[in-house]
Amino acid sequence: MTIAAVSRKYALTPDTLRYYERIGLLPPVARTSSGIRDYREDDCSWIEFIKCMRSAGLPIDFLVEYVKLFRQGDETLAQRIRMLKEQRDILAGRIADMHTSLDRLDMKIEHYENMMAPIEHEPKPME
Amino acid sequence: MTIAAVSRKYALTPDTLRYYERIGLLPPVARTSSGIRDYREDDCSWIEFIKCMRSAGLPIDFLVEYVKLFRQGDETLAQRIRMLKEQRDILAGRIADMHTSLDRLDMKIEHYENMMAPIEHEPKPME
DNA sequence: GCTTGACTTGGAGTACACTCCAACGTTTAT
DNA sequence: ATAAACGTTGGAGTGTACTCCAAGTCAAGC
Repeated sequence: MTIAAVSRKYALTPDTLRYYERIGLLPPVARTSSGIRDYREDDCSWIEFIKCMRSAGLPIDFLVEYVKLFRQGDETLAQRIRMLKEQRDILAGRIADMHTSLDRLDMKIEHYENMMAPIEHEPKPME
Repeated sequence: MTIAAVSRKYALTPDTLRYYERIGLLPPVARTSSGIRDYREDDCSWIEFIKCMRSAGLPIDFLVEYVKLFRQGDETLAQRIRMLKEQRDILAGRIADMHTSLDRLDMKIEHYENMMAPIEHEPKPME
């Protein structure tokens, strides 16, 4: 799979894909004999995982470290679990905070709509 | 209330408070005769609201526009409601996405813990 | 065999959101 | 009344995460 194809598939620019690989956010991708990246299944799985985690706001440092440990093999498993759990809790906390903000936004909207009501009051049909 | 007091109260640096005011994320704050900011109740409400919305990831542009419209008075109410609803939906979507990521993280953790289990298996007392 | 278009690299540039600083004025405690 | 602490401004600097670019390589179609 060429970089262009992967780019389309995951809506990440080729520049971003190369950038991610450069900083170690993705493991090095296999190359053709002439040096062109040839993305495999595994690479795609990583990209999807990384994209998902990045969109959730997990820090790049963490993910770089995670990728590094993963590539070191099974003896890093316990450490990776600890790291994942830590990030899981942080993420859960952020979701909770965002929910608080959402509720507040909803309250504000409701409040404003009540203010509007007397003006744009269109009597609804009884049924 | 001085800028230092507000800074402590909301855990925003004085620099950030001045920056927010400069870009219009906060309405201009009243000053003493010698030009020193004197934050009032209203200012604090704004700061708290803005802090909450920023922490939820609402864009600064949006909030600047919102503050601007608010200061223009009631004739902008309908527009503000539309804007709030739009942001509400975007936020709800982001929360949903983050929940997907959270679930995925949980699955990964569970999967890894199952891999660990045979190794660190400590037989639990029957009760 | 030559153009066209996709790929490569290293490095520079950009956008966002602060964050820091110098140079100066004001307030407060001794 | 003077030092220390806090406030002001405009502007420069920082960190993050890309994003763009020049200069060059490579493969495919005509």
